[in-house]
Amino acid sequence: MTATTPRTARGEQTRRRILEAAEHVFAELGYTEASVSRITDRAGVGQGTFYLYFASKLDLFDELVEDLNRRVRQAMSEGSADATTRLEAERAGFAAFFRFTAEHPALYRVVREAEFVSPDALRLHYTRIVEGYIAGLEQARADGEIGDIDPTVAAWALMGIGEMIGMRWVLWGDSANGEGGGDADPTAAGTSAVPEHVLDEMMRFIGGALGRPGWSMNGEAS
Amino acid sequence: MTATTPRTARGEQTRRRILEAAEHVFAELGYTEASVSRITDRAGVGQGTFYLYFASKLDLFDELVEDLNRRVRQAMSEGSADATTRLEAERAGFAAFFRFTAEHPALYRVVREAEFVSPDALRLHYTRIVEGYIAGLEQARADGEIGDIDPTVAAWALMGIGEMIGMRWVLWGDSANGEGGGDADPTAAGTSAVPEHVLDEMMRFIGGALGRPGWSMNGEAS
Amino acid sequence: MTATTPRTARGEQTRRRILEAAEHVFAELGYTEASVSRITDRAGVGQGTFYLYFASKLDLFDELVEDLNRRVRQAMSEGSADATTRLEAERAGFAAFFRFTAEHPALYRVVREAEFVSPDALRLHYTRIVEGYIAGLEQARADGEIGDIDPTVAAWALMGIGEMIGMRWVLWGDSANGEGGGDADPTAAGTSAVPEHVLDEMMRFIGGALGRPGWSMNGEAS
Amino acid sequence: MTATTPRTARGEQTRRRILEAAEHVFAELGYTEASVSRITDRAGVGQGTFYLYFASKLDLFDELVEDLNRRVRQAMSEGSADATTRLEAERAGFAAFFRFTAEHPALYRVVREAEFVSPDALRLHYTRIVEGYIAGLEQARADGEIGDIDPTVAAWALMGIGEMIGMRWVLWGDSANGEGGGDADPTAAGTSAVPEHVLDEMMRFIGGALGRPGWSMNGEAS
DNA sequence: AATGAATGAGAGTTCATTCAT
DNA sequence: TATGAATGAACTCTCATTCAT
Repeated sequence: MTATTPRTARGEQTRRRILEAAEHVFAELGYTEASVSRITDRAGVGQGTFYLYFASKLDLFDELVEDLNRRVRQAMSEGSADATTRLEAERAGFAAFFRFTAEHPALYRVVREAEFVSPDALRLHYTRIVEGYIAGLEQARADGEIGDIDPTVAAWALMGIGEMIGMRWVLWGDSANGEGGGDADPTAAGTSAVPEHVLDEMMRFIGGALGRPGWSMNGEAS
Repeated sequence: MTATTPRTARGEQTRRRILEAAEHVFAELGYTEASVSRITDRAGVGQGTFYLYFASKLDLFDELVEDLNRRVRQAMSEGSADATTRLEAERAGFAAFFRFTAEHPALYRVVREAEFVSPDALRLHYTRIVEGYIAGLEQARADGEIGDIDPTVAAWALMGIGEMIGMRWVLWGDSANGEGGGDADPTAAGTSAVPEHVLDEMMRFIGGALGRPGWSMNGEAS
Repeated sequence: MTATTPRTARGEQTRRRILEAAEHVFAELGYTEASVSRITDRAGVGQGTFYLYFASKLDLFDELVEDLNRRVRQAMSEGSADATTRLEAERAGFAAFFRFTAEHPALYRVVREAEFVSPDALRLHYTRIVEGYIAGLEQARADGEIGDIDPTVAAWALMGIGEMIGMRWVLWGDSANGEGGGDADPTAAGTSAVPEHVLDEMMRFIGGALGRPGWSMNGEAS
Repeated sequence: MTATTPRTARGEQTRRRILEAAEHVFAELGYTEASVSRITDRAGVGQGTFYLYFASKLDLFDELVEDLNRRVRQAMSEGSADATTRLEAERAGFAAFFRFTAEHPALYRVVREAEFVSPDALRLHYTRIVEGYIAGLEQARADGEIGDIDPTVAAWALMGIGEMIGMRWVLWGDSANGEGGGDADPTAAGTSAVPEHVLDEMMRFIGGALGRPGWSMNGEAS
């Protein structure tokens, strides 16, 4: 009935254990199939303990989405911090996103199911990421780095590309077709978790879309 | 376990009634929250009747995804039948897709949840649509209509764009932000169910991505 | 609502088909697990047809027990018809009983479950067989063939021996232990469906019980 | 699926209450007709509580058979502990068995239905009892107390006799025919729960079968 | 702070039986 | 005579949540 914020270090630790267990269980089973008892089992705490820190299963869900959202955005901005061009930044950001996806499949799976569980959490999640894109695109446009596109539409399009390519090549893996050539450890820092040539092609696609003449297809100069 | 194919016209009609009710209930509540009894209530049949025609709730789900997939692909190919260029075809196809989404929100909502319900159905759904894109792109490339892009990566990117734009502007609607300017009846034939300028911008994005100089950004002539 | 007696030859045939199917399905699954639809499926008739000939599933059960009871008693009396002594008759009767059990496992399985389904049918079944034993024992006692035993108690004891030995060696088979030596075809006429030495030992047991000096154990004459 | 062993005294008590209620409900209705809700109603606990301690209705069944089997064997061996001859032991054992049957009719009814519910439990039940008989018979034969019979066959025969006599005179009671003469309280210690003369006749039968001349029929002295 | 015990609402599914054709 | 369609009651089982300790 009353989820409290932990008052002691021990309590804080217990709370974190539950949150971590939840990430794994949700990633494995999805929100619906994941039961509170499974989460507490994995966390190694009693079932009643759960309600000491979370008001409900849904509350936990919202917190988890919030948490993952914060972390994926941080990973993306850290990943693209050293980039000098917009396209470089985009590439680095996507690579970080794919790496995060590989490490935290819960992000995908939980978010995809979220529409029926917590629509607001879902919208907030996407919107926040898109806002980052928009800011970057507006800056790039002001700098004359990209063409005269609508940043909002482009941002949602980029979001969609990232989600679908991520689903196809990170979650499903190469086993889904005969492409082969997957990197050995998709979570290793500096790699992208999707085959290099897929990332290449994806960036050519995006480069053309964003209107950098140097990236357009037929070789004619701008 | 004892699902049979209807042997009489009456049976066939009942089966269709259930399928239609299911589409609505799934669209409203998602797979998990939708209960068999809710579906049969809406269909106006007894609960036991359900199991005359479907082996399980999951079986119904698979049939529904299959059905919607067939229909959305047909709508897309019919929508783009009269196009003379690849870009025209792409635009018409997306417009048809958005229209279908507006008319059948179940497609979206059910598919997004499918990952935990019936992963195979999910993959098959996306893969089939993507295959259509790939075929079109390969043809366009052979005809010199588009640049030298990887059709597979591009197809998945296009799929992602359509899904995300559709979610943002068709499912969420304009209420999601202050853009305004929504068409009166998003399902009316000939309209696209997303604001016209969003479709325009989206096609500029895609045109650039696919590498037609005439569509590239910086104002240089084709 | 109204089970009718068949009026045509075709109807009679349908009825028999259902009864035969029921015997097999009951033998395989028992009364509770056997469903009417499974029986009609096996019989190759529609589900509604069932109620043309049987008032209910329970009615069918009673008829089947009655039918099997009639047949097993006939098999036993036919089997022992040529016997010249009571013990010979007993042995031949048991052999026939075991053979019938091997051919019609439904007898056992259905009867064992009958206590909760149709107690009267169960009692009638056992009582009728026991009555046969009693009559034979009384005759034998009058003829001085056996000792001065209580025919009723002895008859129930014999019934129990037959049932348990049948269950152990006919239904469970030799696989239940390492005895081996099972006859090749337990249903072949003239064989007993239980290993010969088991029948031998069983008859030695019964012979002693019934008090025929020649059959008693320690070899001392009467 | 999540059945646990109680960790507190309160839990242990609840578990026992369910087990006891189950014995009564099973005895009254048999396995199939007995529903979990009827059992929990009788136990005075919620339906969900059942699954705290038993994985399924079948699991409970197996535990109950196991429990009854252990107790009936203990009753039999306690009952025959003071016997000085094999026949005395046999008689005391049967009397204990009948008494147990009168007190715990569930044993019979549940076991008879078990063939379709839990065949392994059924076999185990009979086999364990039979093993006790075999051990006793082998000892008696070694001691020269009984004739040269096959202990295995004899043991199963004895099992059958006990089961059938018990069914006829304990479960059905004297009402089944006009014999009369039933003991006042069939569960009173020291009585046998079947009419004395039935036990007498049954033991004469068995005595003859096992081959002690003193027990054979025709009146010759031992 | 922590937890095992307890619960009842609700889920999916089966099935004997009735009925219109 | 024959049948497929239809049904609703009843079943077993799950689970988020509350509570006493």
